Amino acid sequence: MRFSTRLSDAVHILCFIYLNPDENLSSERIAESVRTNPGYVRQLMSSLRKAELISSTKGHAKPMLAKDAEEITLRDVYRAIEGDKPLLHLDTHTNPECGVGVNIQLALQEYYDRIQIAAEAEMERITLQDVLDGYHERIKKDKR
Amino acid sequence: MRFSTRLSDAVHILCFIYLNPDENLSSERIAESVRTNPGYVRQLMSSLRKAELISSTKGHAKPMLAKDAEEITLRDVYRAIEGDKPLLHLDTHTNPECGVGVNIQLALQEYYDRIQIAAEAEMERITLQDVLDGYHERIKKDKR
DNA sequence: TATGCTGTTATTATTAAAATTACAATAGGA
DNA sequence: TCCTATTGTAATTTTAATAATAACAGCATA
Repeated sequence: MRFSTRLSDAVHILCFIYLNPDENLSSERIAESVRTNPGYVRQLMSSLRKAELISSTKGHAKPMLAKDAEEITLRDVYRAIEGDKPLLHLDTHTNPECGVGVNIQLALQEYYDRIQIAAEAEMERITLQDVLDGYHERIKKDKR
Repeated sequence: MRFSTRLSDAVHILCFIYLNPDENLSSERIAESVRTNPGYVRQLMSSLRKAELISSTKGHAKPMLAKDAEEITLRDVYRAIEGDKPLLHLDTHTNPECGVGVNIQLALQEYYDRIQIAAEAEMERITLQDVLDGYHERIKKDKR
């Protein structure tokens, strides 16, 4: 596979919705900004809707954030998009005849969980508003 | 792609070397435990050697840890294997005509860096010895 | 010297991600 | 009501990173 940019694309979509509250926001229009196709955008939006981060209705090109930007954390988005998929993956395909391999992987799980928790804790400290603030700072700098 | 299990396999190799200090440890033998092929094992070992986590010599099937197990952290292994590859990836392929996309991704970078630092900080707290301890605990439990 | 192994590179296969396609169903306007 | 634009969803295809495989020069040891 190629490495996933789904979280990045989902954040992009959320920001784009926030930044364009009035305009006609079709998946086609969003897809142009992300430079992808409308189907992919709708798939991500479907996940975001199920996680109640946005609301949208069939046939109506007016998606909206379902919460304030301060209330949406990167962890919310990560979970919405990736579900339980972790950042690091065990090799669960080691030789079962060799107890060493299996037990090392099982031992590793415990530590991977810690790393996941640390990463998600940091994600939880970052809100969509933070990303938007960073975005606005950049826009300002660009103009100078 | 499939998702990477390289870090897990590298830890497996390190533990396997630690646990079998006397035996003839060919890449073939290690590969059997990981249930993979010797070439892949040698590639990972090549990265570990370059990072000075193990020592090994051409033609001689006696790889050794180059440091104490307490001195090798998960972060060391991660860096040895993955280099600068981060856990989360920006979408660097957004529409350049749309400043929104580009700037959102650039803003995200700053926050992804934070998450990476948090994850690596936790990795740094975990040593090969910790994993080995977890492994030994499991072995004990299995026997009961 | 002969054998077995390493270190390295090149090539192929596998598979998750992303792209693409298709279509029933809904919203809103003419 | 009919028409157009769009959504929501699923199915299929393409792309590309990972892992598997193959090949071989060069070193270690018997």
